[in-house]
Amino acid sequence: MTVLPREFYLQETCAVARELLGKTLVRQTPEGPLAGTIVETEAYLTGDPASHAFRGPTPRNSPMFGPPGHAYVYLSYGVHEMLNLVTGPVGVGEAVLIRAAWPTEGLPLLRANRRLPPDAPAREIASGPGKLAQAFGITRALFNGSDICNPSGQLMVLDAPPVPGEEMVQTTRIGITKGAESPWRYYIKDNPAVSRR
DNA sequence: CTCTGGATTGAC
DNA sequence: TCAATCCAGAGG
Repeated sequence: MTVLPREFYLQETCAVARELLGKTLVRQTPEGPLAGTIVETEAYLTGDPASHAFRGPTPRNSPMFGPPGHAYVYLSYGVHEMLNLVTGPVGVGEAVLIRAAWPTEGLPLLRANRRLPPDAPAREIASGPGKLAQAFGITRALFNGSDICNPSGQLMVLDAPPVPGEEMVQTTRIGITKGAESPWRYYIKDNPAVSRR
């Protein structure tokens, strides 16, 4: 499998969010590889009041305005790290939040990172953005602003066959107050790792 | 400088 | 239903 090229992230942000479904998130760690199938995403667009980039560039959101194919990682509620993939050309502040993944490789280490028991079901490992970042060991210190198109890097997304349209669902985003009506959340129908509340 | 409010989660 | 726990960003 090949690493998704930078051009992939230059498509319209909603298209990127949709097409990321089914692709493979890979984290190389000193203890071995971690991987999972992306099953849930959200798009954050220009002019979107829910986006960190809504009021223009700031120190925190600067990766969103940088080149596509880089990570934007931030701390939510003072507790959880969130992984976004930057889309669009330099100067455009858009990104896709990776909300959930179905673990496929390195399950013992993923569980250990999450402090789950060794027999915890796979669906509990990365069924939410904070859980996903914790499971994959993704932190601001390690990955904010880092290039995710480098095949020899520690974080990347591998190409995979597209998910059939009838297996995709598009709905409103989760956990936001502003821009709550916009249907920019995408997930794979019936996948147990999709977040819920 | 102070203050407010989250793109969440897990415990109560 | 609520606290945990941090800090960006707005307003003075």
